[in-house]
Amino acid sequence: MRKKDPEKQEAILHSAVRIFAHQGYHVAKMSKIAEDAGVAAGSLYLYFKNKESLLEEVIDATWEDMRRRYEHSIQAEGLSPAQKLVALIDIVFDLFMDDPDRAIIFVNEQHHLEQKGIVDFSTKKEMLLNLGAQVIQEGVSRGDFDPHIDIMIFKEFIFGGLHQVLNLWALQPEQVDLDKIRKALKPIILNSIAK
Amino acid sequence: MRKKDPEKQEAILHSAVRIFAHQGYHVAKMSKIAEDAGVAAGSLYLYFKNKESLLEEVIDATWEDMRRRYEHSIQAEGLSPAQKLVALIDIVFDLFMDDPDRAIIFVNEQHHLEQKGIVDFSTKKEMLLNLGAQVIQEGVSRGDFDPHIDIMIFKEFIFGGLHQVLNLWALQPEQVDLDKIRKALKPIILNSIAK
DNA sequence: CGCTAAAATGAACCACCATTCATTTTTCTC
DNA sequence: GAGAAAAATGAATGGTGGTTCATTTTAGCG
Repeated sequence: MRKKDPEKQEAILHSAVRIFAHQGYHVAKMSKIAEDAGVAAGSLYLYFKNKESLLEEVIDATWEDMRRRYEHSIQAEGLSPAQKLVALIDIVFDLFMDDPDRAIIFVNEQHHLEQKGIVDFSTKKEMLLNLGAQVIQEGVSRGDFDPHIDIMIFKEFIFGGLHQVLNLWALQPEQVDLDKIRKALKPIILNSIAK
Repeated sequence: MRKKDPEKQEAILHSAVRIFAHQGYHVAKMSKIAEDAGVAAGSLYLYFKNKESLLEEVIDATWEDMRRRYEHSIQAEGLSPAQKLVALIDIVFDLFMDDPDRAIIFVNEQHHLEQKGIVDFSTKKEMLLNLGAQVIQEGVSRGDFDPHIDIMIFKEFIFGGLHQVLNLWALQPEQVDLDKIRKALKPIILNSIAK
């Protein structure tokens, strides 16, 4: 009577993360993931239902990670809206810093699951974006931020900008120090919303 | 002795644009493109070498369009750096306004060709981004823009932000007026770089 | 009007890849 | 140590979809 090997499951996930991040979901081959993990192709299906489940596992875990980071950072007392905005930015940077491959998959590949109607991340996304909206609204109320700002557009714009810059960095993380980028972007973002 | 029908070629391109934009390159099926264009699947290969050539045709045409728009707008005399920056933003907005599907393909799908080493758009991208860099450098020199700005990071950030917002708009163009978004974004961008 | 050559067709072909499964190996329990 | 059951294997299977091609149709030319 054998038991599944947790280390083997981790190896498969680790290989999947690397290959999904570098090649994209569609181009990534199950046979390559198996090879990279050092298991037979058939073994993948002992630990994961199918290719999509593999991707879902990675993304769900990152949503959970994201949620925990938010809880720890934004709830801190005594922060001004600008400091909260900076804290939100730091969450995204830290996500990329800690695991660039997972972060890349998180921002680039989850639409594959959504497109097939397998999962619906909109609730999670809404919650996350609402948090950002609250911060901006608070800043506007206190007179720290420009009251004419369109919060919806601003959120998407900042998200897209961070996405683009961090994506480029993740492709060649050794080229530019992430903290340098972080320092360069914070004033740009704070300026853009300043009153 | 028959001749190829230019209208048929346009129909195929038109269908390809719509389907590539809405489903993405990988998920898009040649059989669906043929069906949508009202031709047999085999006919596609009379007008285009293969699936990749179809995509390349769309993107090349959009690069050409982009180049022409740049020539017409940025070369205008008497513009301040801020006005030039605004003109660059307008080019991107106009591209999406005029043909959302083509614009979406242009920003989302060209990495498929690059990934396979079929084409190299880096020269074109460099030229485009250098133009933006020149505008920012001019603004810094004149004291209009923040001298501490990291031009490279700023460019990517703005591109990514515009990309994200315009992508969302293109998915549901009837939901929000594009000019409203344009008006909302311009001050955000100009503020972000202001001295 | 006849002939030629190219367009057009759409099923067949072929390659690819996710997933399955018959068989072997291994581990856990008694 | 034997037996049972699950892991593990990796080639086979089946499905998908890009591309080809044998045949038919059509249009352009003389």
